[in-house]
Amino acid sequence: MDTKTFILGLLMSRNLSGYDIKKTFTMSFSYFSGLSYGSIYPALKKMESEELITMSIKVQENAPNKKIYTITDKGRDVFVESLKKPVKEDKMRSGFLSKLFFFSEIHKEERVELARQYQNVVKEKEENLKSVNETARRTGDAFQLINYEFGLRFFSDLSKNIIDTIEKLENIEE
Amino acid sequence: MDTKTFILGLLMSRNLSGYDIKKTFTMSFSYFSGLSYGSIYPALKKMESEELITMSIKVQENAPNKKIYTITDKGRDVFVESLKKPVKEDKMRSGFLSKLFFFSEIHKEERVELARQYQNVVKEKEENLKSVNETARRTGDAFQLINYEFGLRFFSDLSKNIIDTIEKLENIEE
DNA sequence: CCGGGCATGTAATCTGTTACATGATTGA
DNA sequence: TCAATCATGTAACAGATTACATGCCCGG
Repeated sequence: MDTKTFILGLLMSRNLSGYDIKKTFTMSFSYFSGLSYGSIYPALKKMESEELITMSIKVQENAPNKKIYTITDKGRDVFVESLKKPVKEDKMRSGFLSKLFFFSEIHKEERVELARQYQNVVKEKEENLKSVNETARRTGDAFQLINYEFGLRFFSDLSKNIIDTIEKLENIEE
Repeated sequence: MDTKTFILGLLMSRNLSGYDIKKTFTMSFSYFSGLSYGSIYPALKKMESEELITMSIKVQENAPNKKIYTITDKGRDVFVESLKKPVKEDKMRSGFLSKLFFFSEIHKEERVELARQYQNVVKEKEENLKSVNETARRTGDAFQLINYEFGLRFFSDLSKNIIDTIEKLENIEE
């Protein structure tokens, strides 16, 4: 799903600023997507010019003013239509698997060390998902819950896969 | 792992042309990485100018001549050093999970349909891995075998996760 | 007083894909 | 004859990241 569609999706249920959108990305779906300000703000501007969203300024006293974006009827139509379109292939690039492929070039300790490090990276992501979404779980709808459970299981499976991989790496002598 | 490092890795054990490299990418690790000619050829040129690889022309009679690239000692050093560096986070963007998050916006049949379609996409990738690597399995070393087994299990786990997700989607009424 | 969070935004850069151009050979 | 495979390459474009710029408020 592209940036614009994703943002429209978020605006379907709530009015948000660019800053809010970034926070949502970081908190709720950093495990299957992600965006930076450098792509969010320009996207919002473009979508406004395309009349998919409208902007209004929320004056704040103890913080800078916010630009709150609201989805238009046209925007809703565009979003629902793109949601119905066939899913695109998952794009994944695994740094660890790329390295593993060439593990014959380094020593055993280094191989095991890299695998353990990967294990920790995954564990951190998993724990991040667990902690952050415990709240989002209560606020999200049925599908967001399914999404969350998909993520939990995904990481659980991945962790087991890594554990077995580490074991195999430990059983291969130099 | 970036393009240049990946290509260097391939050249560690064999001398290859840009065309060969593309084929290797398509056949052996399309499931965790991938590259197109538009990035391979420029990378080779740049690496040659950086003295990481050298080029020689292989004259062929029944096919166009090939530019065969060979890794230099400097290239080997650079590759091994980057292999030892910490693994980077997996970058994954799941089109399906992005959609699932917003499934409240579409009808039940459409939701199930999209999930089934995702299931097929994954199944195709899995079968591609199974068929293609049955040969690469015999030719690859111990680590490439581990890599392969990691991939098989990854897809097997993912498929089960999808099956359960579909079941959940079927049990949610409009 | 300083660091961090709030809040918006741009410019440079990077990385990669797609589409195109070229042209020979081979098999159906 | 027509499509596919071999083989190299470029230009245009797309999509995103990073670093920077700005500036106020709040808590320690």
